[in-house]
Amino acid sequence: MTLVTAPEYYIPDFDRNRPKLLLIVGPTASGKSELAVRLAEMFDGEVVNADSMQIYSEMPIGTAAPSADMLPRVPHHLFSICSPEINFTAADYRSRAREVINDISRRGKLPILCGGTGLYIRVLLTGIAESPAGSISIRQELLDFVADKGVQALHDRLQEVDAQTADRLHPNDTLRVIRALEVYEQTGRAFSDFHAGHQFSESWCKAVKIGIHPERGELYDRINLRVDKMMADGLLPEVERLLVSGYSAELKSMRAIGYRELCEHLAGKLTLQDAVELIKRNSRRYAKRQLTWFRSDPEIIWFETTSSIEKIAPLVSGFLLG
RNA sequence: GCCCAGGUAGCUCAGUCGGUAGAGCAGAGGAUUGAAAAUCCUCGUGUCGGCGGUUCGAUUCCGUCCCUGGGCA
Repeated sequence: MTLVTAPEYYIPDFDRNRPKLLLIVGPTASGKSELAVRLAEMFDGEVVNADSMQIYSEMPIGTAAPSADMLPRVPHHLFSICSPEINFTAADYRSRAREVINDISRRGKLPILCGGTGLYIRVLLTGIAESPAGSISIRQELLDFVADKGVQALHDRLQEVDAQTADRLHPNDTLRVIRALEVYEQTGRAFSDFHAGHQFSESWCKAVKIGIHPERGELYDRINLRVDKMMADGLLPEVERLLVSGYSAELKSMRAIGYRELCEHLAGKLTLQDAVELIKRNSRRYAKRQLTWFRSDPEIIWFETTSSIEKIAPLVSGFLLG
């Protein structure tokens, strides 16, 4: 049994058995949410969000949050828990989700983790290096530096203090270069140092991982249709309401697909029709990135569509008994 | 029916003064450790509309046919 060393992440292991959980992943619009609810009904489970944007409140349409008729069917956790102005992070998610999952387990229910944010899931299941949280002021200083001197100069700065990370990162990957530098500036230690002792090696729960993988053409049809449905359901008024409430288009939450493009439309930079086409395209690309992420996890058992619940259910039964 | 302009990658087009062609977009693959719906990297063979002719060699020049726009009747 692995002991978790970071005190703030330590969660008592009540019965000396690791909690069992069911993980459902897949690209956007693959039908994960409905599958999760059906499995929760079947196995006395509770759904836990694993999506970085469904965390936020006041954005139900564009984030494709579980619908009003799905929510009462089984308990849902970590949906709509955070104001759009908050910068919720992977580490925040990790601590919140571990609490929730432990609580569900303790009550004898099956936690069913459902979502498409690969990093959040990885960090939840296997931990995160103990590097410090981001600093807004340092980030701003580094962003100003990039605007002034360019990405290569920023990368050169990292090369001097942490060659290992610099070699790994492309100079254009500004966000990651900034992250590595902000860790160094706060601690005097290289980002790669923090990673060296970590390696995603924790294992505090026992998960069966199910992936939904529709055929590509079908997936893209589903995405395009869902974007049209979001527009019909009032995505544009939702975005307007958020802006009127004072949430800036610069916020992380507002840069999510759907919100970003409609903010540009409302700023007069895009026609509505072009904005909708962009939302579809960006969603397709996002789905492709999600598939790339999940494909690299050999533990995921893949199923073609949600109609294969007859095949998934026996797998879950076996997992719970075994 | 006549005149003009076009027909080249899934789309929009460039180009070859004759030596079988390349951009943008779309698309594909990959990375991912506190911004992750973010951010970043890599990937371009297609009867150059069809058929003939000239030529060592035609997507390029010539002829003809077909198609698409625009104009004239």
